[in-house]
Amino acid sequence: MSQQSRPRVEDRRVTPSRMPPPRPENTDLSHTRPADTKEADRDVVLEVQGVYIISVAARILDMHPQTLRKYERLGLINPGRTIGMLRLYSAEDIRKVRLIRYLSDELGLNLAGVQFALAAFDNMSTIKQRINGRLEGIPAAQQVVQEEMDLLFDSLNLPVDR
Amino acid sequence: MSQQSRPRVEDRRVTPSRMPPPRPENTDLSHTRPADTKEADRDVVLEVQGVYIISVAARILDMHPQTLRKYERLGLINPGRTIGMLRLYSAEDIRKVRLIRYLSDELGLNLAGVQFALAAFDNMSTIKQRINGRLEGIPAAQQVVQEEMDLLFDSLNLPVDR
DNA sequence: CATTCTTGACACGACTCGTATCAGACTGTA
DNA sequence: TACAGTCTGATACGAGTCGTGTCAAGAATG
Repeated sequence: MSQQSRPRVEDRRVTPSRMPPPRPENTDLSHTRPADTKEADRDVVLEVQGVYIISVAARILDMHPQTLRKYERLGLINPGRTIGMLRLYSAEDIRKVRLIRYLSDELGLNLAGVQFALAAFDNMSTIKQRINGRLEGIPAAQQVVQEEMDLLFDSLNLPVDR
Repeated sequence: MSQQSRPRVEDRRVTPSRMPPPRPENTDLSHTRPADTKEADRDVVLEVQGVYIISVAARILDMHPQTLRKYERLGLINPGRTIGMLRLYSAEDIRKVRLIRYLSDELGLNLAGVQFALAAFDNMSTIKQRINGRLEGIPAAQQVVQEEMDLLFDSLNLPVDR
């Protein structure tokens, strides 16, 4: 029989730089504010705690700079930039790269899978917060949701970090 | 590592007993293959809706039987078995394979990513039900969770099916 | 000014994935 | 009982993916 040549994916070359699959991405529940920036004090924009250019970030992570650039090209991370366009990796960015590396190295996901997983995490976090907000007046219910959603996160076997 | 001397077994005609395939009886089936043959004769027992042997399932899905076997080996699917160890694919199995194919072909996940995604779906479904159960007495909260969890599922861009 | 960054392109080795093929075992019918 | 037909696991292979490395030419940094 042999129904060979099923149109394996590769005809979806839509973007010049070969993105994985065209991530639907219409689903962005996030305007999730990580709220990590300890605003106030500190001498301003440039010296915020831990911000590294790519060479330093690569050294910290023990990864190749090209790998970090590729991650960015694929939309997995989105480091800030100097006025002169140099990438600036925050502690949050570093953490995210570590998560990516875990998903890739330990769980064996390809980058499309990483993309999917990251989106799923974000959406889960968002939903959890939304539920919590909407259950403001029902602490008992909040408690339940809190517990169960934590369980859900645990079930994903993520490194303790993010 | 690929093209080494292939063992070219050309003359093992009469090698006797081979290890019989491992374990049976996982699934209690009192019926046999439904769609394989013309089936015009006997009014087939069982109200079991569609159960197909691998060749039929492969034809339905337009996929190679080996691909289905590989999916099973990786734990992505778990079709039932006849007493004689033949795989039996239910409608549910078929649906799951379609989901796998979507994740693979459309989203570009590799099989590790598919595994991860499937587990995540399962866990999300489970948690949703658990929450719902624990909020039995608080319909308002149930409603909230229902809505938000549906939103979460939607955000994953799955085909309408599963 | 010398460094170090930027982008883009291309190449490599190792790995993944769907599929092809094999020998042997099983099933149902003639 | 003999015989197709299809099953089984094992193995192989082409094509694709991924991280990494290197190159060039130019811009930003200090």
